[in-house]
Amino acid sequence: MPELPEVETIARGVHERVRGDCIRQVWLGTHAEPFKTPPAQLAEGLEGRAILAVHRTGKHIVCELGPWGNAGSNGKGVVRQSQEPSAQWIVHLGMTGRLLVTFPDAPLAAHTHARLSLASGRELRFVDPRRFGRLEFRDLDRDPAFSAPGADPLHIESSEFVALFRGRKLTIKGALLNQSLLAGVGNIYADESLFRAGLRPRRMAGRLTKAELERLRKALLEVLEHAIRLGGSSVSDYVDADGVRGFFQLEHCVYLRTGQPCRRCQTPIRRMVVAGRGTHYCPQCQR
DNA sequence: ATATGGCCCTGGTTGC
DNA sequence: TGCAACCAGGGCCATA
Repeated sequence: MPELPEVETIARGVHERVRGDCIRQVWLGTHAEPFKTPPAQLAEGLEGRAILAVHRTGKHIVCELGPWGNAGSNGKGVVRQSQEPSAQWIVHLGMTGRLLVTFPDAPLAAHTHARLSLASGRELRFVDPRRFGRLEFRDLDRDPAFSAPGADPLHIESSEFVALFRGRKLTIKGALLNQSLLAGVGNIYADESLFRAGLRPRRMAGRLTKAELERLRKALLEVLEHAIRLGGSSVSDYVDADGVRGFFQLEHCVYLRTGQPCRRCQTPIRRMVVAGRGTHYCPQCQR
């Protein structure tokens, strides 16, 4: 499932490949997933826009789009990059979503819901078998720019991190997964950061000491940065914008390692359900 | 206000 | 061996 490191990897890849390109034509399948934006409005909004930049916010990919109508184009669809965005295309990959940069004659994957043909001759494709992904269009003349409700775990400061969990009557695992507290942490990195911090997933968030929370913040930061360096975790069918798998799944200490020996103490990894999610931990290392 | 559980989906796994 | 039932899981929404 794409979480912060996977979404960051995809956003960077898409940014490098399509920045300055222009959206010529939009095709949406019968299952085009509207995330507040109906398909017709989505297609109309995207067509003719320049792609100024692509970046990540939480688990969302945000495409900053230039003014409608090729303004600033040099005729090859290449656009000046200093323009202020006039619109945004927001992509959430859900569980199984992919955002791919391909050539038009590349084989069409099953469950391709959107194809954006670009002025450069390439295509941006949104593929999502399970259809938990969402696409949204925002016209910045009318709509507010997209922002995540939660803090970014890569940049949050120590005191701010500690304050997030104060008085919370839910498990630390549940708190980590709550996107309105921290934006971008999903099941893999919740489990992996709790292992690295030595904390049981069922501990109550509001009862953790300052020192424990500081350990957790550092563990989370380290695990996310490490995963980004390795191109994310490919556990189900995650691939980057070029269709290439990540390598961080090889570094997992607990996630999907039920019954296997802990890398630190050899105790078999256990699985339980916390906050409605499969949760993996070492009964020896995590207290 | 805050926390919990059901729901949406399909593909992979499990069980007979 | 083949098929069907089961289940994962992010975010949204209704409910407590």
